Amino acid sequence: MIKKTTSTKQKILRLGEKLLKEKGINAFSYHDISSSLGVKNAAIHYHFGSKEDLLVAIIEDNRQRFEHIITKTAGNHPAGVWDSLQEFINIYTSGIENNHQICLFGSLGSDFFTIGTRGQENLRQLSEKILLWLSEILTEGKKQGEFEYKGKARTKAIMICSALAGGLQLARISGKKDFYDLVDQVKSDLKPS
Amino acid sequence: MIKKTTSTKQKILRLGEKLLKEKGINAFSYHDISSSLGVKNAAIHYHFGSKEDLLVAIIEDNRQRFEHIITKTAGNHPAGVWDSLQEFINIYTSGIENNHQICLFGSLGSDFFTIGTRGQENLRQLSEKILLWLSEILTEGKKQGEFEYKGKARTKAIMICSALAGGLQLARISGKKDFYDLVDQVKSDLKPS
DNA sequence: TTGCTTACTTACTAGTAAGTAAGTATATTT
DNA sequence: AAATATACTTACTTACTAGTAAGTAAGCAA
Repeated sequence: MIKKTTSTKQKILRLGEKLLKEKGINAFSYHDISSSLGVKNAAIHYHFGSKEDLLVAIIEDNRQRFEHIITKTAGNHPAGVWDSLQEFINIYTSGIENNHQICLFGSLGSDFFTIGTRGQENLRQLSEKILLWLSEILTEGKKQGEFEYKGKARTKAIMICSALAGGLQLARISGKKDFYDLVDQVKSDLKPS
Repeated sequence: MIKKTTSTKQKILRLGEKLLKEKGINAFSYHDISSSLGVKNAAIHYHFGSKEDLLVAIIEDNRQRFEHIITKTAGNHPAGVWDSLQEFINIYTSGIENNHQICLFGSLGSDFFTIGTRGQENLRQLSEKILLWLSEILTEGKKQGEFEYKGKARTKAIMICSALAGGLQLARISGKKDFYDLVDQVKSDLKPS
């Protein structure tokens, strides 16, 4: 136990991410963060020079957590492609259970042309990383006879990512149940017949 | 030829929709519209009392265009389930080719908790209408042996809608090609083996 | 103990947001 | 010809936006 208190910087980062995934980058303000944390606007600027700096830090934070999942599943990955897929899906289901939060791609995909080039570039890199990882799992799963699907692994990966991202958004409109049905369908579509 | 000039109201509506699908409801302002059309902010308020009024009108306009597609395909629908599906997909592909516009559900799903209750309710009604129509086509296509899929028609409809909505957003990040691959995959997944 | 760094606050700026009240030119109705 | 309605503009308000400059208290380092 090195640290028991969360630093203000960490709190800003966490709250920023929460607001990003709940309301979108253009619908929350520095004031929303500062008033909620009991600090002043300038404190945010001290840690994150601009809103884009905060955004880039949030994306980077997500990237690190994704990297952690990769590492965690990397060892047993040839033996547990279903587990790896489930770990990935859990990112989305934990979002919906946490105040209907959508994923980074859903949130920033919508606002893509309103964020700066650094945010866009970081997001692009993260998307490639995720798509590559998912493709590898799909390829591996097919080889093992655990997964069955038509077409290229990358295309199937895009399909799954898009369905999950879009599903979270649709679920806000039409209800959570639709999202859970979608997840079941995604998995069932992968099962060998 | 009854009308040859587009009214200011129509122009506001069209531009509002364009901005909504390009930047999101919270990233465009009345000034963006008024300056582009060469009118004043108050002219927008004259036609649409509030931003939510404008949003509701945009949703309503989309609903009418969807209704038109339904009517158009209704006649030959038992005979052309693939055509009906393609008409639906065309809504999305025309969006991506028109300045990377995303769909209404993608845009407003992200910003759902920042729009008023009237916008939310109208969107909900439209989503149910679309999901129902798509479910019917999927059921009909399966009966005819034109489509093959696992699970319930509604779940498959949710899957397709989510994949297309999310796909448009992902395509902004990772490129158009990914979206066209996705569309091919959606269609290929429906083909009987 | 002097000096430097960290983590802020106070007080402010310039710009932008949606929205409104009152006025006006033009067209339509009575 | 007078009254009314339509489609705006002018001029403004209130509230909020990200961002900054300057100051400060506490802790650590030489």
